[in-house]
Amino acid sequence: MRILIADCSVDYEGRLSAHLPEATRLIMVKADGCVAIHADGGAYKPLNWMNAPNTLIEEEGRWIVTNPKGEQLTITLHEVHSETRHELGQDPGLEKDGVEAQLQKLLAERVDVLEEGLTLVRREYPTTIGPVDLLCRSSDGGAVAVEIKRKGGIDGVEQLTRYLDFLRRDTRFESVRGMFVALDITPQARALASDRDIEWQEVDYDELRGIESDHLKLF
Amino acid sequence: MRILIADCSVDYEGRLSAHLPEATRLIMVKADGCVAIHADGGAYKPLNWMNAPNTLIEEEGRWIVTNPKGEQLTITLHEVHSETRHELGQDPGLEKDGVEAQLQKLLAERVDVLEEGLTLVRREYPTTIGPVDLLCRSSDGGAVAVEIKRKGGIDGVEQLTRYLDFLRRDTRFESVRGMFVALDITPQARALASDRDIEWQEVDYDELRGIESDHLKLF
DNA sequence: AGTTCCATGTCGCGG
DNA sequence: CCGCGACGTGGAACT
Repeated sequence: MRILIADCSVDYEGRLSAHLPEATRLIMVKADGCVAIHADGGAYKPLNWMNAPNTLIEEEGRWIVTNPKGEQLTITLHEVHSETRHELGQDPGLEKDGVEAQLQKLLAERVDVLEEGLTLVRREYPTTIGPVDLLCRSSDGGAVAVEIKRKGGIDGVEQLTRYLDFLRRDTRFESVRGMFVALDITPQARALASDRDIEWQEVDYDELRGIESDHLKLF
Repeated sequence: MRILIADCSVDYEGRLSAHLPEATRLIMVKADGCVAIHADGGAYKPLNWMNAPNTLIEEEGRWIVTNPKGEQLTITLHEVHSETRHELGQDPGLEKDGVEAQLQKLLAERVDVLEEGLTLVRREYPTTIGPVDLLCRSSDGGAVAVEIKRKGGIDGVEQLTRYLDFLRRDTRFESVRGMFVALDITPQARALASDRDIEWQEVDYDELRGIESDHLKLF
């Protein structure tokens, strides 16, 4: 990601025509090429923007952003106050609706629901390519990486496979099993998981919540 | 404006529950107090945000943003890579020409697109209950009142009907036809218009823009 | 303040 | 790729 603080004026020609007079603003260029121009207020919506995909041509004191639909954003840079670049990497993404996060939380508290004798090592165990939802230890001492999804599709199995690749290179672990857990798992995902010796398991959300509240009542 | 680049995890509790696992992200705090958390891709919309007004409490390694509606955003800062502040000042704001206004303008310049031989009398022709978008004259000399909408619904037909009532009481007009024009017209609006002998017509915005630019090229 | 409608809406899902 | 609906829609105009 690239961040500029600059005095600039902006023109947009596309679905409508718009113009921004000269002022100091923040210009954000993301890794996917999208551009956003922010003022120091007014919620999260930028004053002007161009979504990916688009091409950015940098001339002296002028940026021209064009997209395949023929929309064009022209940024005239009068003075650049600062310019920085940062490597952010891929984002694991938002867990929405609370369902996935809630599910992860519930299961983290009761991993033995998934397998007798299973204990939690860490939630969101970090790897170089992102955090594993749950890292556990089975009763025989082996590690178990658990990937949790609301809807279990092929992509989830692929994700868990990548984590397993990395975890298995870590010499601290004797062995690492993979477990794919979701409210619903598609037949394709089941087949792929089985083929890769990844266990899969469907869980019932209401039942889990019930187990949790029973658990709370007991103690 | 304050810009942080940091490894963080985020929890939002409010209109829904959402969670962001740990990753490197940009955190933007604007002068009005609104907060936005951006990944390095995915258009201009942040992963998570809190609009002004809200209060920001900074603890060690944890920010808690609360708004009067009781929504809460918790940012756990695992590692801050960079933090900068910039004075941007007040923004003069965006000058734009919106779609509906643009549509009216385009059609005003080329009313013959709607009907052969049609000529413009006036844009925003005033009546006691409000201005008619376009008042035109057809090749046979009769008046034509045009109502333009982006999305043509029943309410638009009702509006045009009221204008026609008033225009038809005006003795200066022999006769007044009504024409309802929109990018899309709902089936209900079409039926109502037809029932009241109001012509309706869907127009294509891009095509109109095309006609306009062709027109400009010719002269 | 509540309501309705527009938006360079954005975004995700299904066909 | 495209149509359709939901959105923490946001925002403005109007009642």
